Amino acid sequence: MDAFYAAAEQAAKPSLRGKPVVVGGLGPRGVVATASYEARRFGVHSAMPMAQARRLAPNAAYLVPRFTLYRTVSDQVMALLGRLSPLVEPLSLDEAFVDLEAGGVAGDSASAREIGEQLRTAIRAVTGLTGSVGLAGSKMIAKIASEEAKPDGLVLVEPGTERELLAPKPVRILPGVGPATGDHLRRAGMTTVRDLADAGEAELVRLLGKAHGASLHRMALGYDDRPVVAERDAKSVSVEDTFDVDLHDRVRVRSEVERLADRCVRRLRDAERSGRTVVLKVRRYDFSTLTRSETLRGPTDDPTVVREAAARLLEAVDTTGGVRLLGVGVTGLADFTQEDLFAQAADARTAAAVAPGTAEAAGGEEEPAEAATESAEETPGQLAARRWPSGHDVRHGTYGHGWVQGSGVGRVTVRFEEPGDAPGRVRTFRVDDPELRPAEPLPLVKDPVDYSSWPASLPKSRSGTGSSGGESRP
DNA sequence: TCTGGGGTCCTAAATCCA
DNA sequence: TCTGTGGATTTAGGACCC
Repeated sequence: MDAFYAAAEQAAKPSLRGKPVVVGGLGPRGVVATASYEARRFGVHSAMPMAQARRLAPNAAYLVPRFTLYRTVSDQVMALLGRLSPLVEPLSLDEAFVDLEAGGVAGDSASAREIGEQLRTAIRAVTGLTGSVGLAGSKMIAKIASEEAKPDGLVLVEPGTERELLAPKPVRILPGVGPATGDHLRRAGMTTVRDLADAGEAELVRLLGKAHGASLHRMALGYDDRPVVAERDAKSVSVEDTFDVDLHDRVRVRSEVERLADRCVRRLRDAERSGRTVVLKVRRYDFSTLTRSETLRGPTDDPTVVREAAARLLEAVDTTGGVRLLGVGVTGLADFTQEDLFAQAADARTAAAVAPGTAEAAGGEEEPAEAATESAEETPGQLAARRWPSGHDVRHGTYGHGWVQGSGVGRVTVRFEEPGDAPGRVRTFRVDDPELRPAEPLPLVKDPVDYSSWPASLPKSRSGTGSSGGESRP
């Protein structure tokens, strides 16, 4: 999908169409998750600190991510992909590989291109958003093709032409080459994929190590036989919070670790898993990050056990100078939860004691982790922002459906418009206006086309073609 | 006013055990 | 009992991805 989060927000909020939109964390330490193409023209891009984005594009609309909306759209797209093949490998909410050969849906370049265009049409009809398609004989090339295709395009790479396509490109386009490896290679005088291919496997192994070097050399030659794998099981579950202001108080640090442990276990249980290794993550004031882990005798999903393990790990960490981020995770996941009667009994006791304080959990991930600050009190403005988060949907008894444009000093400003409308009007209310209620996001397309019999009759397939539609960082 | 959150995979050192 | 060797496992960190 093209600029997925931002595009979804633009579709949901007609007044933002054609305008720069930036989605990401709005706190003092937020970063950009997605910038619309209009915002990218100002130099805003993913992973950029929000403060920098605001300097570059002060007039853009800044919104927090709404994952339930994006997941709904994502499910629609994945369902369409599922009609093409049983082998669909989602990479994220907005990107997936599809093995068209396994689906028997494309036999040659012409039929692959045809099905790709049909898919793009279907995505647009069902979701109202544009997606891009890359067609090739391997995942690596399909992904590169999809990047070249966007926004709103399709690129097919004919088998046999992979090497010449790759040769002149910068090493950074290869999967697994990030900033560190890119630097490493540049210092060795290699900047293009051709340089890597020419260097030979032995040289790359010497530079980067066995696994990385060998696989990179194969990639540079255009070889990639990684299969499309559907339904990969998660291997770890973790939660983390960056604090608006560094934490200095040890007691506060301990209580935050407990909260995180509870949140982590909640996620673990929702996934019906248990885990054996508890990991504590601490990012200090100077951004230095360390992890400490402890492996238990057996897997657990007991909040008390995880909380206590995390607390023990914390004892061994020096936090003088301040803590910027805390995280708690569990790895070594097992499918079943072992029935430990003592643990269960202890859990029942603590659950009763903990429950009243955890009411906020009802908001789920839709609510951005409440921005934790050192001060316990909230200003009226912060209260308003919590009750009426910027960008969220609302319904007013008289004016209908809209979204929060801003709030503060006892007021909330709402723009009344729905997906598919022309841009709507803005009105301001008191934050306690009885006619104003939070609302669920509306579907981005009012009456979606029925794709339940798509694709129609299809040619029998012989050669395989991987496909990927998605957005990635520049 | 620098730098989120959720993951995956790889490496290397320490430790334990047969 | 002492010593050595070779694995598997644990732990910590780093790179990378979206």
